[in-house]
Amino acid sequence: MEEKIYVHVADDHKIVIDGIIAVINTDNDIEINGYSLTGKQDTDWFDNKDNKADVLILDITMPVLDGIEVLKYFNKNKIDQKVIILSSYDDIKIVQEMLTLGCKGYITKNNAGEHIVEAIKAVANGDQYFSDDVQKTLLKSFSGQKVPKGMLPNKFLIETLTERELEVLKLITKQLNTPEIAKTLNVSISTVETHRKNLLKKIKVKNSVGLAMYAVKNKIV
Amino acid sequence: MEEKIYVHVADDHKIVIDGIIAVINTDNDIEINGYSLTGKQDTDWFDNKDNKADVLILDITMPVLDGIEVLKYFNKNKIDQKVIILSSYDDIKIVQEMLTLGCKGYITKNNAGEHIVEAIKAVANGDQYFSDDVQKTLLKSFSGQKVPKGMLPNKFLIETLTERELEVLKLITKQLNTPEIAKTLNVSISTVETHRKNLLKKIKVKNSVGLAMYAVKNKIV
DNA sequence: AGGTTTCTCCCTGTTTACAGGGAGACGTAA
DNA sequence: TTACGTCTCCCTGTAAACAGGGAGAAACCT
Repeated sequence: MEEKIYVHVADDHKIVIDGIIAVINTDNDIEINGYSLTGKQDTDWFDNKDNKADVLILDITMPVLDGIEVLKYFNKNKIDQKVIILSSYDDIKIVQEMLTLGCKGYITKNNAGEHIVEAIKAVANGDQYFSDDVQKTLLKSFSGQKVPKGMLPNKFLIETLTERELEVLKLITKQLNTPEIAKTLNVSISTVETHRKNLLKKIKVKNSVGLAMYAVKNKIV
Repeated sequence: MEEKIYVHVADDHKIVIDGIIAVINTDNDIEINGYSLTGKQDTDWFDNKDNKADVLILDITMPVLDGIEVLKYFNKNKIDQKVIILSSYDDIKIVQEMLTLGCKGYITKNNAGEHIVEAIKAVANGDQYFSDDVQKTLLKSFSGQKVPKGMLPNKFLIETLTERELEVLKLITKQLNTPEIAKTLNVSISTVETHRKNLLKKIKVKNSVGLAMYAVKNKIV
């Protein structure tokens, strides 16, 4: 271990960043070379070609640009950045979405302290790393299913929502009804009803309340 | 400043606790004398008469017993504990509920790092402390209203929900419709519709989605 | 004893949501 | 070119939500 591992941290809560720094400083192989408080700050940081990090610790819930968008940004711009998601949630859908988007590790804030150092080392070394609770969540979702080839399925188990559907979903959570949404998006009521129908099918919920709860759970709002 | 200030921390995310400890350790007047990862752990800790803290840093979102329940526990058992809420949210309703329940300070995780030390010292000294964003939120809610006597109103600005209304609200968030709720509660559809109507009025939202969002925001579900 | 709250139930309506189907226009990837 | 996905719009219905009102029974506080 002669080479240092450089780590960038993105989390909207400064206190969390302070915690990560405090934990990481106990290890001599790893060094923090900056942090970001929003997803936008983060992508801006990586936009600068002088800035490089072996591993990015990334929170999902952030203002301006959330973790999902940051990963999408990396994919879109063909940036091969190793990312460890640090999240409060080990919801299977979120974990799988993150994996699909190419993150190399996923640890929850609950037991981040103990494992964050080994997670960083594993991912920097080209391996994957998932904290115990996340592993359990993943295994649970696999039980009864055919085991994927490599280690994890490179496919959404949830159907992905289109941009338009996401827009409609967001407006639903704002308590707009179908006519109001139609007016806002400048489309016909029929169109909005179609989107709503497709949302109900994809997300597998009964009604708009289910859609709203899904949106909250998945940090869409 | 000859006397040390002893602080207890309750947050379900160990990494947040690590962060707080890291920040507080920079100050010689304050000392952490323990932490809890759930509300239950926290009340258990204070149940032991050997355990005392000048200030409790309390997260709202915790499993087993959340911050609200912890404050209620203190009130019920006539424990005069100084509490600073450390929350991700500066929603006016939550802030006011916490104040009503007797917390002495409220800071958000966004700018906790810079202000947590002064918050602790202020509260330990018998003062109140609110971070800038929380102050703004409070002021905004007061504008246009008569200014309260002391500094803050000792009354809910939201109408309280009855037990039955809470039950209905919870079932709504579970995506049950009115007939299903009626069956579940063994009352007529008319009754459930009345409850729903009263909920919409009290909470001042347009539809069931609004009710669900309110329930989430206020940790009812 | 009178007032208040809560829970219960009913009435009359209008509006919206939900269910299921089809179908054309466009762009993109195989 | 074909096939697929996305977005758009329409049709026919039924079920549910929303809006506004009244009203009785029981429990509680003063």
